[in-house]
Amino acid sequence: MAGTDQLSAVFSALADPTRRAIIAELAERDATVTELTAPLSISMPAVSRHLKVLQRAALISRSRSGKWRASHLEAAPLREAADWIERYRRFWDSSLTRLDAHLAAMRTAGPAPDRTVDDPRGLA
Amino acid sequence: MAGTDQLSAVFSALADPTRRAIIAELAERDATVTELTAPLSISMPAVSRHLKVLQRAALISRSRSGKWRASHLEAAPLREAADWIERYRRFWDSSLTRLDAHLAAMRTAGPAPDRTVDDPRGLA
DNA sequence: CCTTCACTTAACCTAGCGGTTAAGTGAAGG
DNA sequence: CCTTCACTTAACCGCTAGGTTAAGTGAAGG
Repeated sequence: MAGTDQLSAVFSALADPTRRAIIAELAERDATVTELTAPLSISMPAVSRHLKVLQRAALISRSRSGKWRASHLEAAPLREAADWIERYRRFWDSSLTRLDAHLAAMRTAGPAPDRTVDDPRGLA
Repeated sequence: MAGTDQLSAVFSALADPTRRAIIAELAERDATVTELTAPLSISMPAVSRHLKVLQRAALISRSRSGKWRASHLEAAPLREAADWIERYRRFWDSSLTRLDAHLAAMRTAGPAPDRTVDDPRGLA
């Protein structure tokens, strides 16, 4: 899963299209494993393990009612993921491109550091 | 990487904290492999491969200038990732919770489907 | 009860990740 | 030239992911 931190777990969970499909489904309504398996063309054990991954990332909760186990979307962790990505919005949002260019210019401004062949970016 | 689609590649790339750190660094300024390696306490080959992953996800571009290879953040793919997550904002954004509850009620409304022990969620 | 249903767990597979060290490449420079 | 610098590629490692089939679990029900 790469890191063991929350954010890594969430991004890792989202990296699988099957799990994204499960999330999309659970956004509509809670569902049992059988219901989730039906449209997925993989075995129920496979789905069961995807659910475990989503649960470890705290993206779903599960409840038992008789022989059925329903999965319920818990989207709170998505907020952290969204927040992380949002920090870079200025890099793709065209309405902020001008500002970004300005800020980049600000960063590059100042004493105009010496740039040599050995130090092409003036970091020395 | 789970899927080979663009979105999976991006989320997969973001799932590693080292790669997120690299992105954070490149958001400040373009950087060479050596510069990126310095604060990371892993070997340069390891960083080199992280960069390849980021490049496959189209999150960075690379240019050559003499013996230096600079990496440059290309955040466009982050937009897709952000857009995907945004679809679920109503599940965590409290200002939308009331609306969400309303929509859920709408979905559940109607002929009030029969619910039996065999069909606890009235899907039959 | 014994079976069926709805799962979960186990065992196994192949493929890929992330790290290492060591060897290869290609431009710069004394 | 030959070396050094800044990487990249190769070979190898242990670990995890995602799939399978088969066996286990536990509540419902004739």
